[in-house]
Amino acid sequence: MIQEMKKKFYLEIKHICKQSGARYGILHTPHGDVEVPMFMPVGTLATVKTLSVEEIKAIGSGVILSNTYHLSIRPGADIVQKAGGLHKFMNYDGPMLTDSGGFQVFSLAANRKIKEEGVHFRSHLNGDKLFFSPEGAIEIQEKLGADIIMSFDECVHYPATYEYMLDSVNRTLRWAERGKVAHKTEQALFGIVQGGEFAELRKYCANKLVEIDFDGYAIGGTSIGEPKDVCLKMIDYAVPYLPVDKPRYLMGVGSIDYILEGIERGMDMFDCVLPTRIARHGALMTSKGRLNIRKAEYKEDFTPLDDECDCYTCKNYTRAYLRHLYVSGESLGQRLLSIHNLRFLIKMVEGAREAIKNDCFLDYKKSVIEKFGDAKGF
RNA sequence: GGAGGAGUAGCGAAGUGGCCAAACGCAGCUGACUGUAAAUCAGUUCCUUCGGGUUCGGUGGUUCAAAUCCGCCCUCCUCCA
Repeated sequence: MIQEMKKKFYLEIKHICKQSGARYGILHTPHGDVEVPMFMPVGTLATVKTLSVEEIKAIGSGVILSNTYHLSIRPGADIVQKAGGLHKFMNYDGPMLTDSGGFQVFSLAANRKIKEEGVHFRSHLNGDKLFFSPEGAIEIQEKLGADIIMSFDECVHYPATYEYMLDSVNRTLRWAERGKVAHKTEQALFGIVQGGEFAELRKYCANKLVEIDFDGYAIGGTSIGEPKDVCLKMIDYAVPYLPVDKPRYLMGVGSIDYILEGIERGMDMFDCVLPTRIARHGALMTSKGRLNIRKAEYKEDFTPLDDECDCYTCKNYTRAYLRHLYVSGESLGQRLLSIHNLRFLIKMVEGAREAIKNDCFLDYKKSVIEKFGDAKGF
């Protein structure tokens, strides 16, 4: 029976790129099958900021994220549950993933205390005392009802000492075990590999998580300000110990080059706020590099953002109009720019999948990066 | 023709003897943003060989010192005729 239920969620590897070793596959979920590698837009508060569900779907996204910490504070997990779960609450019928709140241990570090039993937070909204335990994070995520839920971990600040990281990894492992024991539903549960830049800790953490046995494995503690080579090492140190037949998720990675590096290293899933956040700040990813729509040079530029892009924005609007909307503070501007950046990244990953199928991923990676130029940031 | 008011950096607008190369806002420009406390944040916008040099409608004064005080001129606004 349990086998039967688990079958709703599994990864089917279809092809391994002969040139690179990158994987192409189908991730089967209760809300549909999606291809990997994939980029997953982040919708922290049960909304990918500024976008309607129709727009999210039109972009071609596979899975979208939401967040345990934030939703549990507002509107509250019970309300989402009463609504019939996240999918119904936000009217999205595609696969979803909720992060456990482990990232908030990092991003809201000023307002929290880490203990063995869990993490005590002060609400960033009103100062309320909050407590997140590994069991509690699972329980909340079960109420939210995403297809994939995450172990509660500590996303450790970079750089950290070996001693701190060792303690933290052991705690994260105990939390992973506790979360696994508490987990009651058929939602897929992923473990998160921590260990910072230390090879033996990444290996240790990965091996222990695999012993506990999860439905998928994430690499965490990445994209938090470490140099690029360190991030790549973090992946390299963990991947060899992850099972081939389970999905691998590189957390928080969303720049073009990092995604491609991750795919090359055998990662399947990526998420990041970068495309949506920078879009709201007027920065666009285009096939020719980074573009800042604020610039006066676009005032009378009646061409699309990116003439190689097939997104709704590029098909229908000009730079001059988008600049006008952005500069005027019109919300449509943020929306159209978010649509573009997400579509750009998702299309970039679509191209990666095709390249993997054709055993030429390394060529693809090289051509994308060369075309994008070495515009800083991505 | 008479009475009153106003002219400050690209624009708006503070400042009304020294701490003023001149607040602040806008506009412009440049960065940043990576499991979202983010429609946010940081820097920058007279010239410069970085020592300094030239600014506050124009001009001439007063003063150790003027965007700030005084004379004249120019321009604009309001009201009266």
